Amino acid sequence: MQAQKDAVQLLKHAGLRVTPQREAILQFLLDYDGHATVDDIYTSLQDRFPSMSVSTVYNTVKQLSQVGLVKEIGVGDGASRFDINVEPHHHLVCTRCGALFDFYLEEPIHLSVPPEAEGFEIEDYHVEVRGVCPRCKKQQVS
Amino acid sequence: MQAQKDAVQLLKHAGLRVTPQREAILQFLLDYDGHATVDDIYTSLQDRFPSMSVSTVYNTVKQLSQVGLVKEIGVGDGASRFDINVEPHHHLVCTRCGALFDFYLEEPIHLSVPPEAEGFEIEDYHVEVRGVCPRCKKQQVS
DNA sequence: GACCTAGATGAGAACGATTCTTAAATAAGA
DNA sequence: TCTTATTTAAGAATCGTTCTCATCTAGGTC
Ligand SMILES: [Mn+2]
Ligand SMILES: [Mn+2]
Ligand SMILES: [Zn+2]
Ligand SMILES: [Zn+2]
Repeated sequence: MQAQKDAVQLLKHAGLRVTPQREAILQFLLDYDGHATVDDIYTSLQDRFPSMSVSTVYNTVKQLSQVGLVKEIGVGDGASRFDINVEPHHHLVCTRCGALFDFYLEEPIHLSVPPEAEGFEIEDYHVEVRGVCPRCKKQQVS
Repeated sequence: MQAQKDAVQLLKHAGLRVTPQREAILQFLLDYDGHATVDDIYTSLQDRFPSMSVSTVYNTVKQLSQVGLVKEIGVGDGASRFDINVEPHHHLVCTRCGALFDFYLEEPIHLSVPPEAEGFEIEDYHVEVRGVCPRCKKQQVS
């Protein structure tokens, strides 16, 4: 009767087969405080799963995305990041080091679809705020 | 005394050397109605510059970005796109076909920087609205 | 518990976008 | 015209991701 989420239960409820690799990947994301890349996941699980293929990590995060257990975040260059926080939220991105911070909009954005896109069906939106994180500001050459 | 912008003048004012390739690339972006990829530029200029290298296109758009003549837009997967519209604006992205539409926010977003990111220096932000464009909606299997 | 099979895994090849390297060419100032 | 710092072209290299396919296994059935 544990309070925290259990990777196995989440997988079962999502209708995904429970494999040791999937359980470990999902558990890693549940425990990880941040926005992990495929490589973060892969290298972190090397000890426990020395033979796990990077393909398996890709396959798994794709499936987890499809069933809504994680959300993929692509911030321009570099690797995709995977967010266990699936509530609608947005990100501050450091243009120096790539660090990502969550933030929530105080009120939803108000936009009007332009005439050329009349009839565009909005699914969701993501605000990417770029700037310099506190850490990088300190290390500035000034 | 032409009213439209002249690629050569823009390059000079930006302090960039004027080469035929740069002029052609910038002019292409000025004329192009949309958000071109490196490949769009490259293939469109093949006739006039059969020997131009794709590296030259990459080099050029990078420099144009650095001096603020174009803006790079990365929408997750696939190739970066280059926008001659450098006014602050945002995009609707079709999740089916990748089409991009400009839009402008009626009022700037209101956000509060979370405590973990205290001191984050905001440079700019970009809203990416995902959904289905009118064209793709019509072609839907329903 | 043994059996079956759709689905998952692992290894590496393949791919597409981008960056890097280097020799040759050239823009632009003197 | 001369000079030199920049730019270009070509291809190799890199990086993230997808694909292929032989092998393995989770989980349902008897
Ligand atoms: Mn997040
Ligand atoms: Mn635009
Ligand atoms: Zn930073
Ligand atoms: Zn579309």
